[in-house]
Amino acid sequence: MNNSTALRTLLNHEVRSVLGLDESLEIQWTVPKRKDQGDLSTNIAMIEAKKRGTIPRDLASSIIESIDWGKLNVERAEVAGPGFVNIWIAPSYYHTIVDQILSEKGNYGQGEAVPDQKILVEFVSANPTGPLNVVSARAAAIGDSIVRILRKAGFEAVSEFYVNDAGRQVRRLGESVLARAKGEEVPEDGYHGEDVVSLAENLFPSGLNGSELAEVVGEQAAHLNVAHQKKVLDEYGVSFDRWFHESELHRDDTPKHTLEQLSAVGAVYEKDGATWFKGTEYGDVEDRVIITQEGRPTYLLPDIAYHLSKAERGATTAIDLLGPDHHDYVGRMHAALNALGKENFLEVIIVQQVHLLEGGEKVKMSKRAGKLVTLEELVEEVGKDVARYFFLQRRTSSHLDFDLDLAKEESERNPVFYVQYAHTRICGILRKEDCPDPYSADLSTLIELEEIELIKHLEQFAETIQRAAEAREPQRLASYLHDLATIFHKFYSAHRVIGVDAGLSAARAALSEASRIVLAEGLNLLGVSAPEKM
RNA sequence: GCCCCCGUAGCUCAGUAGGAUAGAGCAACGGAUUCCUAAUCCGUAGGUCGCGCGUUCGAAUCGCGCCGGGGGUACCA
Repeated sequence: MNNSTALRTLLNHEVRSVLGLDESLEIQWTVPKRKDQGDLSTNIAMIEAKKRGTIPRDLASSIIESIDWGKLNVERAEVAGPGFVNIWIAPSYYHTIVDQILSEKGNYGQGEAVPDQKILVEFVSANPTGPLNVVSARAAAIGDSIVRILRKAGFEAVSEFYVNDAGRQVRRLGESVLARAKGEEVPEDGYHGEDVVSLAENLFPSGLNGSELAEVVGEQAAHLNVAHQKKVLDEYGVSFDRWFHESELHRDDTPKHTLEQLSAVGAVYEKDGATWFKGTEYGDVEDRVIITQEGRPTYLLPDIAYHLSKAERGATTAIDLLGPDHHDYVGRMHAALNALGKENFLEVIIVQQVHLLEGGEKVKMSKRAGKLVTLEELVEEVGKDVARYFFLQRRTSSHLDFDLDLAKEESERNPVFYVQYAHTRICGILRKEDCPDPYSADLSTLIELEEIELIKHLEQFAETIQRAAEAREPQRLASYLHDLATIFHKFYSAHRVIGVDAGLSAARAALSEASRIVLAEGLNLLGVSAPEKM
């Protein structure tokens, strides 16, 4: 248990005994926005007063009068506003936070292991028919960061990329490649990108012999595409625990078993020569075809099979990050899982669109014409750190304007550098010859406003991780780190670490080192580097 | 038509387990560096949190109804 949690446990114990509450009732302690509202505040008196029909401020007063605050490290407690209980905590408590960070280092903020659960996060899962686009880039940054944050929060989490290597699009890819190899027009419903030209060149360096089959060529091309996607993602700092191929399902006839399971619960019927899933009985807006008139399964059936396989492989929760063009998919997959008794198994996060801006104008992209900005190009243009940070600053569900000009600018205008610079700055201090050893400092001299403010923010790290993990929202961590950088920069401007009294100097070096540890770990959770020099 | 997302400062957006006087970056203006990297800091200015009603001691946050913008609505994946 960390010191922050320990303090709250003690506070809660006292408050519960005063109010006669049992242990199951949550008591909220929040850090007020304003300094004159104390270091921590609780609204428990307002909530309990309502239940009891008493006056909130009176109840708050009785809480304050009944607790021996001194033994809790609380210097002052008062009633405020409509009935808040605000408390001021002694600096000595904050010093223990710095101690804790220095002893735990990168492990600081690690949540306790959550038992009996495993979260499988599936993201990107782009078709093997071409390069990764900017929405995939966004999904990759977010998905990878969610996995890292979940693990930090104590959850067991694994990442997975689903490769649709068995659908008709692979054949279409093969046809497109063959057309390019022959120097013919690519079919209307084929793939028109430049990448298909190089696929043709790679697969047929000395031309065609006329016996090539579109299916086979498609498989070969898809294989090359997947290998390339993997390489690009790797350079982007995103690796998957597993690349799950749709063909694996077909090899084991899994979709057939899934159909039998659906039949067994009475969720399918025949109509117009096709087999339908009764989505409407399980929450979807319409029924869906799962076997076509030609007897071919639609994508839905293997997808259901794939989601069942996630559960069979031990996942207790599946999180899917889907692109904006797939959101009508959500209802049918939930319905299918409901039908099979897997309610609440799947969580879907829609990764919204990305608009690239250059010179204030939207960069025109067209999939049909093969004019796409790829993940690879984006990383070449702006670098991995900038790309990932830009994606992680914003809510996943918001449309994102990605300002390429700002992203390319290596200046103070670029927010990524602001956070990285705080880390670099600390490294600069700690690297100095006359910098004292941060690990043997007496911290009791840390009493300045900017010092305590900094520690208070460091204290919030674990809670930020928990919230970001539970909400699946990495942007909360990005915001936190930006604030931490600001607070550190303020501390730096107000006080000197080196060149003051030796004891104080060591204490400030310790505080700087603690800040560095949290910045480095936080950036790591975003997949952004924490440079020692810039 | 139906479904999903968004609407907060001039621009891009945070803020959503309901909390007290709504924040940041950029853009504008004015300051700070004999000293640990000024990729920084301080200050000024900038708001009917799309609109209305409701729930609540308390709403940017929850509910309902509108308005505006974007996306999706295949026996493709």
